[in-house]
Amino acid sequence: MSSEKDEAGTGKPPMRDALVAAAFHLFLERGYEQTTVDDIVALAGVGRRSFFRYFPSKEDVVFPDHERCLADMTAFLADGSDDDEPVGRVCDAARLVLRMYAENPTFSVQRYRLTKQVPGLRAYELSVVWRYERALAEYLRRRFAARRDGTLQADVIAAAVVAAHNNALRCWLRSDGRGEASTAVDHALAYVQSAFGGVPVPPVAEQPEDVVVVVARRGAPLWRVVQEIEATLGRG
Amino acid sequence: MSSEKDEAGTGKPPMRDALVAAAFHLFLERGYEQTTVDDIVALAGVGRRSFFRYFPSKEDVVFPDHERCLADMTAFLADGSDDDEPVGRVCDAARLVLRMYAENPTFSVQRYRLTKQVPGLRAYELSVVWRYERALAEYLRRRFAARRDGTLQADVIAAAVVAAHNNALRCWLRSDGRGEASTAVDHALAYVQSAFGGVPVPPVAEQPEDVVVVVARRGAPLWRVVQEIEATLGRG
DNA sequence: TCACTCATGGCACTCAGTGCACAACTGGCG
DNA sequence: CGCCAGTTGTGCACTGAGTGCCATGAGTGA
Repeated sequence: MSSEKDEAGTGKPPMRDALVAAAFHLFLERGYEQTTVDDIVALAGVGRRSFFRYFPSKEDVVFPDHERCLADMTAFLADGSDDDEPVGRVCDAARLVLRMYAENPTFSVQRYRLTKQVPGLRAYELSVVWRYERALAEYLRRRFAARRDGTLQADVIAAAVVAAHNNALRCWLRSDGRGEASTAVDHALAYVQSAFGGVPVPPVAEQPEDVVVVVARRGAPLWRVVQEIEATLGRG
Repeated sequence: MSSEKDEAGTGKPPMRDALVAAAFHLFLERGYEQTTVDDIVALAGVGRRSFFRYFPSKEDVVFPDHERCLADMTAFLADGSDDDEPVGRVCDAARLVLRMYAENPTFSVQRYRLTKQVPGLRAYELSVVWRYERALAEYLRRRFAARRDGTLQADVIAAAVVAAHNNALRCWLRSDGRGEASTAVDHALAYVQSAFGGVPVPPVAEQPEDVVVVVARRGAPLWRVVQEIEATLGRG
């Protein structure tokens, strides 16, 4: 409730909410593509031109709060100190997105059903998710600046975190928002942290020593182990 | 002239190529958004209606070969046997995409510059990449069906593979297609495999007997280290 | 020659999105 | 009170993507 107040210069016009409500009413009733912007503004009782004053496109009305959430995430990542563990930090950042979804379960579920069956909305959602992923990756790139392959690791870990988050989120959305979303996300993110949070190459690469330790799993293809050793030994 | 026979519904009329050529000529000359479909068909000397017969949207003309590549990838994944290692298989599948880019370096670089500065094209590219990622994830889901958290691992690994591939690909594209693209991609994919390499459950502590630890002195000859690992892994 | 198919193209239409100008309301300021 | 900004909502005309429908013309087989 109190979270819907205005902030940072963005006033809270009731018109915006009215447009979102009218849009979703029609989208759920007759489908997204069968609803024109004229239909929405007619139901909301406002002029057509006003719609595009609040939403740059018809798709934006489906994701009215992602812009704010993205700003929250970037602020959260900018606030962190250099002491906290990078992978854990981006996992916490991902939890911010989950919280936004969990704040309005019914709305989130409705939107999920909508985006699932409208290709155009799925494409739009991808661009939204991509911006989250870029925010995480940029943060990790800064933190990994000293590492060899820092940007690669940053991109991969950011993608893995987003994928894990989305996997758990969609699982929760598919269950109509029942149950606790955070536990599934915690589990998913723990998997990512177990894969990247541990001790692969970075510690060795950061402080070269006389001894190289390689941990390999039984069954892992030999050539891949060799590749890793080659990279660790400095590649020549 | 040559064997331009239709295969699986994907015909190759010269008109399609003419439209792509005309489109890119104009896109590079005056920009994507400053070029209308009418401009393209006028330059190609064909009717406007024919454009949309070959390309469902204006954006599709920028990615004329991804549909075929996606089909190749799904076929490649469907062909594999149950013996090959799943993560290695999806890495090889990703290399198919790289090969498509590397086949036409100049075209790929031009398209990269275009998509980098046109938001609409970036969004479209995301939807393309998403379909590749889904193909990989679906394959891994099948292979991981028996695992606990199989779908989670499948989604995360697919995302990591795609991110690693794209990181290396973009690095190559930024260098104007100079150098060998495959080495950068191999290196990036090796990183992903080192994090996820064929292991059922990530936590190492649960199955310590499956882990092999090798300690080597820096400067030790590589072949000697490999010999040691080979022996320890039991003829990998 | 006829019938049939198929690729092409012309035409009109819907609808998203934009630029521009105008009206209504607001809050000073003389 | 009249005058003057600034903001917000609206109406209108326009561009351009994408679609449905139908005409045309070339090729093919009988």
